Amino acid sequence: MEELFKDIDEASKNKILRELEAITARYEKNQIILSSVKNDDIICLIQSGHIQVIKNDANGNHIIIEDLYEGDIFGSISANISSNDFEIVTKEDSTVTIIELDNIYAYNNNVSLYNTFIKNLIKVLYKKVQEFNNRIEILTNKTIRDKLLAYFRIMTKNNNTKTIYLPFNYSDLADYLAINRSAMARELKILKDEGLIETKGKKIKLLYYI
Amino acid sequence: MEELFKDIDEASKNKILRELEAITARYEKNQIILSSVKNDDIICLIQSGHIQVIKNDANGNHIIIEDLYEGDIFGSISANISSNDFEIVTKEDSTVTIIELDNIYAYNNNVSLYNTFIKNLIKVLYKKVQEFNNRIEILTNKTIRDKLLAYFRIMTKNNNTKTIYLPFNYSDLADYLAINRSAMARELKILKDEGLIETKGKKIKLLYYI
DNA sequence: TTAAACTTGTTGCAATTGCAACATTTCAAA
DNA sequence: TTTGAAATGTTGCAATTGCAACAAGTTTAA
Repeated sequence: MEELFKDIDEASKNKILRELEAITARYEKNQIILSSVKNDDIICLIQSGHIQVIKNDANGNHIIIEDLYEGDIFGSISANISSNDFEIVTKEDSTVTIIELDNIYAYNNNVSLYNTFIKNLIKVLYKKVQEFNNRIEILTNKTIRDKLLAYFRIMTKNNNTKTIYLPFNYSDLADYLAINRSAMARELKILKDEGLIETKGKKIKLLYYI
Repeated sequence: MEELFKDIDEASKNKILRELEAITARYEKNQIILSSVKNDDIICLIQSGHIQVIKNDANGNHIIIEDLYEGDIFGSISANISSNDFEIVTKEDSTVTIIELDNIYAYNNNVSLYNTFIKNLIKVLYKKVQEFNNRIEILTNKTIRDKLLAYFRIMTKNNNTKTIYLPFNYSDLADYLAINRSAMARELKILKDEGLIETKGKKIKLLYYI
């Protein structure tokens, strides 16, 4: 689950975090934690909970930039764009560990433990790039239909199944795809009427060849 | 410029690339090089030239996913989405070095040279995540106007200037923002008429407070 | 249990955008 | 320098989407 400390036992993990001067904080549900996140280059690791990075724009749009769970990371990444209101919000009680990148760079202890950590970090960052790439692939579609189909495709790509369990509700899905909720509902109805999908709550079954 | 080998001299760079079994290839201008890129986890480093990652969809849309120059990296990242036509195209004669991530992970030579390389890699990946985040920030805007303004904001964020030199032509800019070219031209005209911007070729001057 | 809050479904209408077509300008190769 | 190709500008029209408003269903907390 927690890829950043894969193959590292609990004691060693704590040792590394101590040596990197990592700070761990707990936040209650529905708290805005942006203020805690400094503007330096940092990596925030979610030890537990559920967190969203949100963009609120001048038109009242509420966009989900990232939807994050245990083991996921986020950074100063999302917090440095001043003109829009970015928020990092806990959706559940959450624990976050903040590591400054400079401390990682400065670390010059060549133990194999550290090597494991650093390789894990590369894997995590690489995975993040891939996820963002998927996100871009979805968002670059021009129509709502194509955004939905791209989202379905990516959600089923890894697991070899034609059934998707939405990780959030339909309102949030619209925010995630950066489209209007009711326009999305309209398009989902069309997809159902055409026999391309079936839905039951947050379960979506694809009836077409993928 | 080339951050992946920052603080590493030419001889050491070649040594690392040899030990990682990296493959370097040259491509002429306007060549599609996707076929060369295997589906494994790889990092492709652009040693020289200009390369674009392109998505062509069923509706004939031509989207620029990434616009890359010397020192930039790309990966298997963009090549593993089967339903759409992804292309990696050289816009100029280019040299690309391909490194397999597994070879990086397997490397267990704890020399300081390798540590420098691995830390550079983390920086490069972190920067890539930030760039993709900017991209997502632009694409999640609903209107063409807001996409343009977000693009302008990000283009001026680092350099403290109100003048932007477009890195590509207006047709490509539309492809990059995933919007229709003529609709974009229409909106740019409105921005000009409102006195918010001035353009002269690929130079755009912002006349509003940023 | 009940009421309030939130989520989902639906629809008409207005605003935005995509698309196509064509004119004009700029660029690049012969 | 010439000429064809590519890029840019412009516009009407159709399609898509956003928005608002409201009904119906579901969840949450008192």
